[in-house]
Amino acid sequence: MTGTQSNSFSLLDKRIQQYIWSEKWEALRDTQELAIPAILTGNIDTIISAATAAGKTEAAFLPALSYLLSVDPNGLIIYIGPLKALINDQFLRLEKLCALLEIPVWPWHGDISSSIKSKFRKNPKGVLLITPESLEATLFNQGSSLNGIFSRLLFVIIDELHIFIGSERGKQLQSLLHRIEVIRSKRIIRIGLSATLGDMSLAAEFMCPNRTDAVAFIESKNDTKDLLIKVRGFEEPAHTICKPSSSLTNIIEAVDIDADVDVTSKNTSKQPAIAPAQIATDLFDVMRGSNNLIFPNSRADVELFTNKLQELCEFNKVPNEFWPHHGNLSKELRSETEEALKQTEHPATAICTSTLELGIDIGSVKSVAQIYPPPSVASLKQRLGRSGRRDNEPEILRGYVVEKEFGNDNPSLADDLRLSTLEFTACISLLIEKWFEPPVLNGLHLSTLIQQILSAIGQDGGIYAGPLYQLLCSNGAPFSGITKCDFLDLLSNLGKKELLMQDSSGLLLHGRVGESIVNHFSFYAAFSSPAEFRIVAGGTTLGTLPVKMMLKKGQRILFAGRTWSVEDIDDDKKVIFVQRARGGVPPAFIGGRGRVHTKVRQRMYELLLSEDTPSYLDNMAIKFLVQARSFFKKKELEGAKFIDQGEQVTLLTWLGDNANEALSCLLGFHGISAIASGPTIEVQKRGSSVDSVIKVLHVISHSDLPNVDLLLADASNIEREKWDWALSPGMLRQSYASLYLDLPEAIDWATQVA
DNA sequence: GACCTGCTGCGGGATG
Repeated sequence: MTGTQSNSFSLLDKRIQQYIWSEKWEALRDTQELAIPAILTGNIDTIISAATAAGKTEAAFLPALSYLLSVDPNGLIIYIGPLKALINDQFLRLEKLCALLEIPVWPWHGDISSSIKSKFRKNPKGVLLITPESLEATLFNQGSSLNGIFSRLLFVIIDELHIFIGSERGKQLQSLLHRIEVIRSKRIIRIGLSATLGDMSLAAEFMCPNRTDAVAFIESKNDTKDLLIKVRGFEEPAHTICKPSSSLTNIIEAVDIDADVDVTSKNTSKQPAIAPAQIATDLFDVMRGSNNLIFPNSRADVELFTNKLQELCEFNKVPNEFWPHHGNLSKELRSETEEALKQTEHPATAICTSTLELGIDIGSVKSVAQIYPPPSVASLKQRLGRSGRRDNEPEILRGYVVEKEFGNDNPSLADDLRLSTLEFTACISLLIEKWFEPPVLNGLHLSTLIQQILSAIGQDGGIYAGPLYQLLCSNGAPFSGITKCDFLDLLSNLGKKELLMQDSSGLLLHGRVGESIVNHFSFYAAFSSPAEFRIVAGGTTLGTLPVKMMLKKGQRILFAGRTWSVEDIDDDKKVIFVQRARGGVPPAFIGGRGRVHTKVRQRMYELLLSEDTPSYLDNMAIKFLVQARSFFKKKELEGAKFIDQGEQVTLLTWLGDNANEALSCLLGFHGISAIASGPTIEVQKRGSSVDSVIKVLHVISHSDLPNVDLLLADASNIEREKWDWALSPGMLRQSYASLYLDLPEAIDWATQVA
């Protein structure tokens, strides 16, 4: 490469240019060309978006390091990554270049020894690679020396920006960045790296609230890949237990366990589902011989399919090629699977949850299987991005849907309308159009506000209410929607819960409960994890299991793809002792589905109206689609808003879960008992008629919006985030509503109908 | 309500 071919190249520090020559790069990537001049100005926030990891990190670091060398060789760049594994990867990538430039690189997360951390604190310069949680710990514990640590901070680089948008952890990150700027009394330039973002302005709003107009957007133009799709349908006989709608039944039946037989077959009228076995057989045939990822949607199903696929290998006397990967498996078992994927001598396929959806390097993957509809279009896109990573290789998606055979028993509307097939097809058609769910930016995340209050008190050794409000809730601060009145209400509630106390001058300090919370390292994470049992076999920990159901000695469970029998349970130490056994049921993970977006539901409806048959459906899947359409036609459901079913009325809204839940709340507020159910709302008539429901919808569409306190007055079980338990009932309702209720969409529907 | 992510600094004692 020469300077004449690339203007951007010549702008870089000479030593970095030499490094690029010595690495024999043929050319800078398009994102790098564009990012270099923007970042080198040293005063523009930048978002770099490209599909794969190809060169995004370099697009940020080459100019950032050049800038550092020219402006302040003792300056500091902070890189924030969501995963420890990612920080380790980036450390290896940066080490060589930075050694050449004589710039130190500091990896910093929970597994890094404290001697490295204290060395950095003594000489805070170079590149710091850190997690949000470790950054939180630094702010909390190093209050008096923070000015020194951040005094020469030049850039903050945020990797996998899209992972943070719209979550508790993202709110925490915004707050940390804001607190650092307050310490420095100056703007810190932010650089975000991300997979393709649907709406760049939302990402900018997240990364730089209140100063979005100055953000430079850099999007790769080389992101298009060929996409091959096949969706296979499987029909579950009427007399068997059908996934996924009956997963809860499975779990409840799995509780009674003294018998030796597989408990799911104890019920004489129901046989275990046969579709999973058929799907496993198909996967065994098409996946063997190459590297692939298989995504069922739950940890229980990861165990189920791993078990079936490993049995098939055994039965056919071939070496095992199938490995499980999910968040409850121990680090050792997970890295075993990761190693199997990375090595190139033997083919390997992982059956996994979203653990392998994130950006850890697992080598190249030929195809991705999705069993049952994906949780969202965004997650389907992310999963698919793991295949075809080499140039000229297509992305390959193999989908599997299961529908119940029409039998004698009363089928539900969901069965008749073949909702699984419709939802999966809708997701694929939106994926092809490059649409995916936008992140929700308006969540209040008041749970995280509590954490940040406790952390700010720790940082300063106590703080008065006024400056605290100024820090966290004023204009441009991360919780700027909170009024002074709400804030005081929150503080007084935190006092009642003994999270806070005030000294005689009014200074806010940690209360008795607050003290014990902040003194445990679990304080630093903004999100919570459920209590879990360790599973131990012969002295080796296999992993952890969130046990919410009763467990008994002698029970069989599936874990890490194998069957175990429970030998002993230590409730105090939270340990389950097991040994190998044969036959078993999936572990009792409780689960439903994620939340479906309105756009997906409307595409499902459009699919019912259309007569096109997508070419990627196999004959069985086409049969499901034809059945759904003929039922839709026979029942004259086009344009229908209500189905009168005797005791209840079904409202056919075809809206997303947030809108349906909001409409249910509104109906409840007006005295009508309603519950959101998939694309519909079930209304109990209780003697009234469809007309009276329409009247209420009319009232809803013509009234002012009732406040959230009244709407959620009867709602229980709405605590979702880590410190939600410490919110007053009113603030808890506000926080919940901001995340899970779409009132405008609900009212819009009521207006159309009434 | 799918799934996932993450987590201190110190002081004492042993060792080189």
